[in-house]
Formats: sequence, C-alpha cells, structure tokens
Amino acid sequence: MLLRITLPDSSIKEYSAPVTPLKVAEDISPRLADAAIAAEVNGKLVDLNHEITEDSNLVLHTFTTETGKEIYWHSTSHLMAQAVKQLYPKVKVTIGPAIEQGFYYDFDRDEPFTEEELLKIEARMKELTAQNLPYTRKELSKQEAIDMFAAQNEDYKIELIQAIPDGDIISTYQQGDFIDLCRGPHLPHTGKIKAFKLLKTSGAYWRGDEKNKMLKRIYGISFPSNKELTAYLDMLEEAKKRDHRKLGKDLDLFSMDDEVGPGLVLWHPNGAMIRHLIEEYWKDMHLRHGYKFVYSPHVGRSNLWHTSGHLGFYNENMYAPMDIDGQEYYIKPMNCPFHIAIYKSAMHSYRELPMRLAELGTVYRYERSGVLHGLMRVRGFTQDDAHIICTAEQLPTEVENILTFSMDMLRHFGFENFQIYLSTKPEHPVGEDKDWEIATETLRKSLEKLGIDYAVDEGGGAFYGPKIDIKIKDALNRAWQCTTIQFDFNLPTRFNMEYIGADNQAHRPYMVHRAVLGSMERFFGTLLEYHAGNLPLWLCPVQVMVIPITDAQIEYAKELTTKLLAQGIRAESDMRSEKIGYKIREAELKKIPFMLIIGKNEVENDKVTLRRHTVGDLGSMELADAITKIKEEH
RNA sequence: GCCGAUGUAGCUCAAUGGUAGAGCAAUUGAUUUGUAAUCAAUAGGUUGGGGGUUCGACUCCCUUCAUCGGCUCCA
Repeated sequence: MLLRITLPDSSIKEYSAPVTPLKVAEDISPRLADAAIAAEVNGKLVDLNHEITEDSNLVLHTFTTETGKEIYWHSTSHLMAQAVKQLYPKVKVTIGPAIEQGFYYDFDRDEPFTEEELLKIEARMKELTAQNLPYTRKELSKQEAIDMFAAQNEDYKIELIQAIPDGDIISTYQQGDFIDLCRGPHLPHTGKIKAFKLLKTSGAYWRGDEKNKMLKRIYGISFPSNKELTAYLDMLEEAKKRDHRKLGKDLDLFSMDDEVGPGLVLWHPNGAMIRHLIEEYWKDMHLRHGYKFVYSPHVGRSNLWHTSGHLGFYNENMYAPMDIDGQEYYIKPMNCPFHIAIYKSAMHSYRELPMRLAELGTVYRYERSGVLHGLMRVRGFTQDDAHIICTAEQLPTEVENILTFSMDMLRHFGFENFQIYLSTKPEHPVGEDKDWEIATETLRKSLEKLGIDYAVDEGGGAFYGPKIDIKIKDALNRAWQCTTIQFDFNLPTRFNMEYIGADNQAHRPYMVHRAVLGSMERFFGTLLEYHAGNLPLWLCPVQVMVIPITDAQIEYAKELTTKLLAQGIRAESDMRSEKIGYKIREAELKKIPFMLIIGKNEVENDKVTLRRHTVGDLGSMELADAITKIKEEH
C-alpha cells in the first residue's frame, strides 16, 4: 500500500506503508535523521519510530524548535531519574517535566542531594547515554499500569494514574531498566543526549501544595552539543553580571539593611534620582491622559479594611494592627479603599465619569521570608496605582486607552518584548456573571482590536474580576508582572459606590484598578537588568562627566559644567589629581554616558573632546556641537 | 513558612582547630598626567548575633537573623 506524506517543505512524497518518521528523515538527509527528535503526524506528536499507516502531514522536530527542546529535555529528565534510581534504589520518583529552560525531576528522599551526588548522577547519566538505550513506548490499561507501579512501590505514580480519566490511553516509556509513566514522545535513544549538566537542587512540594510532603528537586539542562551547553552556561554567567542587585551595589543605587529590615529598600542618591526621573515622566504622561492625582495616608482604621474585605481575604498579607487611642489602625497593603473614599466624599454625576484617580501609593505587604528577591519582591513598595471609575459604555475606550498608554510608556523605557495574559473567571468569583462577561469581553476585544498577542490564563483572574497582565523578563528570563489592569466587582458593591445617571437614578459604576509600571521597585529592577545598567540617557543620574587632564584646566572644567547644567544636562566634574586614564575608567565603570575631556589643547582652542561610554573617543569639537550630540540622544 | 546553600574590612575574596590577611575603595602626602587602574604611608575586624564543645574556634555543634536558589503567592 502506498502512502502520500506531505513534508515540512510542502512537497509530497510516496512511501510504502508502514513507514516511520525516522525513515522519512533518513530519506531526506542523514543529517536531519541525526538531528530529529520527534515528529508530528497530522498534528499529533509521536515518536520517530511511530508507524505511519495512512496519508499524512509530517513535521519533523529538531532541537531548534520549542517542541523539540521540550522533548529533548523531557527525555533527559527520564535519563536523570534512571541514574538516580540506579544509584539510590530506595528513592521514589514523582514527576519530571521539561520547563522553559531545561528540566527537573522531583524525588521523594529524606536526605538532600549534595553537589558530590549530583556529579555522581551526572557520571552515571554519561554511562547511560553511551549505551544508546532506546526509549520504548508501551500502552496499557489503568489497572495494568497501577499493578506495575505498585510492584515497584512507586506510590506517587499510582496517585498520578488514578487521577487519569478512565478510558484515556495510559502509556509508559522505558529505557534500559527504568520505566516511567509518560505521555511522550521521547528521543529514539539515550545516545541522542550529548551534553547535559545538573544545575541545582531545591525543595518542592508534591503537586505544588505546601500541605503535602516536600520533595527533593534536581534541575538540569541538556543540549545536542557541548558547544551549546558551554554557551548556555556562559549566558548564565553573563546574566549574573546584569543582576539588578549587583548593579544596584556597583552603581550605588540602593541597598537593604539588616537593621532596617528585610524587603525594605533604601534608595541612594543615584537610585533616587533615577526614580525621580521615572516619576516625573509618569506624572507628565498621566496628566496628558486625563488622570487626576490624589494622595492618601499610609494607615487606616480597621473599619475601612472590614468594609473593603481585606481583613478577610487579604489578612495574611497585612501587618498586625497598631493601637491609636483605643482604635485599631492597619498599615495599608493597597490604595483602593482610600481612592474609593475620595470618590465617595461627594455625589457624582455620570457627566464626571470616567474618573481616573492616580497615586504613587506606597503600600506594605507581608511577604513570606523565603520569597523576598532584591527589588523584585519586597515588603514595602510604591505602586503607580490608579482607579478608573466609569460607566459600562465607557469601558471599551478606557481599557483600550490604558493598554496603548501602558505599552507606550513601557516602550519609552526601551522595553519591547512583553508577555501579555488575559486572566478569566476563577472558581469562586464575586459579582454577576453578566458583569464578568462584559468585562472579560471588553478586555479581549481591546487586545484584539489593538492587534496585541496574548495568552489566556483560564480561571486565573482574581476573585473580584478578570484582568490583563503584562510581564517583563529579567536577565535570567524570569518573567515579572509589571502592568496590571484589573476589573473589580467587589469593592464598588462593598463600598456602595454610586453615580447619578442621565435618568436621575443611582447606578453602580464599574471600577478598574491599574498599574502601568507595577511598582517603582520592581520596575526599577527590571529596567536595570534589561539595559544591563546602561540606562537610556534621559534616566542617567549623571549624563556628562567633565574630566580635566591637569589642575590647570579646573577653571575651564567648572565653567563647562555650569554651561551644561544651564542647558538642562546633568553634569559633574572630576577634579581629583588622578591620571586621565583613571578618571575615564571610573566614569566608564559608573556607566556615565558622556565624558568631556579637557586638556591644554581644548582650553587654548576653546573646544571640548567628547567620549561616549562603551563607544570611545568622538573627537574634538565646539561645546555647542557636543551639546547638540548629547541632546540628540534624548 | 518549607527544602538547600551561604554569611570574614565599605567592595571582591584568602586563612580547614594554633597570632584574622590581600587587592580595590577611604584618609594623608607626593605626583600634573591626553582616553579603562601613578606611587607611598596611614587607618579600617566582637569573622552576622547568641550559646556550647575545646587548653585554644573564622574553622566543630546548637540556636537565631539575613542573603542566595527553589517551592507557594504576587506589584
């Protein structure tokens, strides 16, 4: 029987049935067959030795595709589990998926895995790859699967199998003496895994639930060549250099102090200057987009938090109350109740809506000690918060405006790659289904109208409303949520918010929480990492360092500095009696964008020599030309 | 909070049970320099805190705090 197979390049070839993707790959080229990892037949992922028995579309995956990587890493995780089982037979295996970068496997074992043990496991893995053990698939019934893993005493696997709906195909993959429950597909054999490294260990709860037992997790990464592995490890090293915590120290931007307390940020003059510039831009943009600024206190009486409901659903993130004149006050974890109180201080007509109340509001939240992370997750932080109160008709325009406004602002800071999520109704929502539908559709339509790529996080919304989040990645590719646009069906009701409509009746407004940057702290952290500390000129605390070569040019340097300052350029001069090379080195290390080098020649000819950070000497020129060049970068 | 690692001078790091060191930074002096580190001197420490073992602890043990990597949650 003849089959027609459509190949990735859309050409069609005929084969006699059955044929495997591997044979097709070999037919195309030996190199492709060597690189191939798995195949997609009519849209379904299969092993390379899967038998094709009907006319099919075939896509071959190599390590270069996302799917290829996932399969490669997943096979490596099975390999690691095999090595662990051989070395430590009493350890129970649980789950071991591929993740965004690499893979992990969780084991039930009391002792932690030490670094020496990781090396031992790696060595065993190496031996197993040399044996070219094929990964073989076997399908079996639920009971057969349970019996098999019961015989091996792998209770976690049994728990997993029991959760699989009856009638679903249950498959296992076996390489050598190791068998694992797995949907597949997998590499043809272990010899395909050429280069790997076990990176770190950690604890992880069974099924991510802290009520469950804590397992021991091993993370690793693998590649089809040593070259790629080395490149990856180098990349990790490189990423460390742009860690915002390191940059914060090197550039003297911020610190945290044991005595002050964990998760509480001290902004040094340089960092504070950058923050000031961010805030200045932020305020300007908000005024241009019809926001009104408000200020609110840092504490509020317990009644407020009872009304808002925070004492119920947000209690574990709030700090203990303080007693003032026999009344309980709480430090604020959110700004919303205050903004609502401002709204409620008067009656409002539909003519006043939409009302956009904005504040750089500092909040304090209890975060568990283990989760604090530099500036990215702290206990005291300033949100660039705003609440938009509007009618149903105004919703689409408001949401679109927030989206374009947010992305414009993020782009102004140099960000270009965002991950955008639409999170929909969770399991126990408050509010009317109708409102959820309107709000979710509004969000979805806005995204689509603006042609924004997004992913849907089904059921990932807050209990009080659906939301859109924009995440930005840090140096290590970890995504951090910055922008968030959240509907709220809870607080307007709890606070009984109203406006008087054209019909002279009271109506409940819609309320949207939104933060563009998220928090000053987190945004600052991602900004630093994104630019590796080389901030855009408009954000640099010192834009120009004037460097006299000898003491003889000090007067001229002072003059130049004054002239630059008068032009609105942030300039300083380095008048220490150090050699020019030293002063340049220091300015370069501080990542100051421009240097004006002043020597005897410059003074005599009334010129300056300009140097650009990371670029080098730009030559001698009139001060006016230098200023033009500097301003061009703005 | 849980699992693990780490904590020595302002910073980066030495010192594996026997007198806590180096480089940079700081201070003082000399030097007046042409595009990424001039030289010298001085000062700087309850080795995160507390407790224990020991003749003797940075080193070993307990405890506590903090940081780092994860788990969970979120700006």
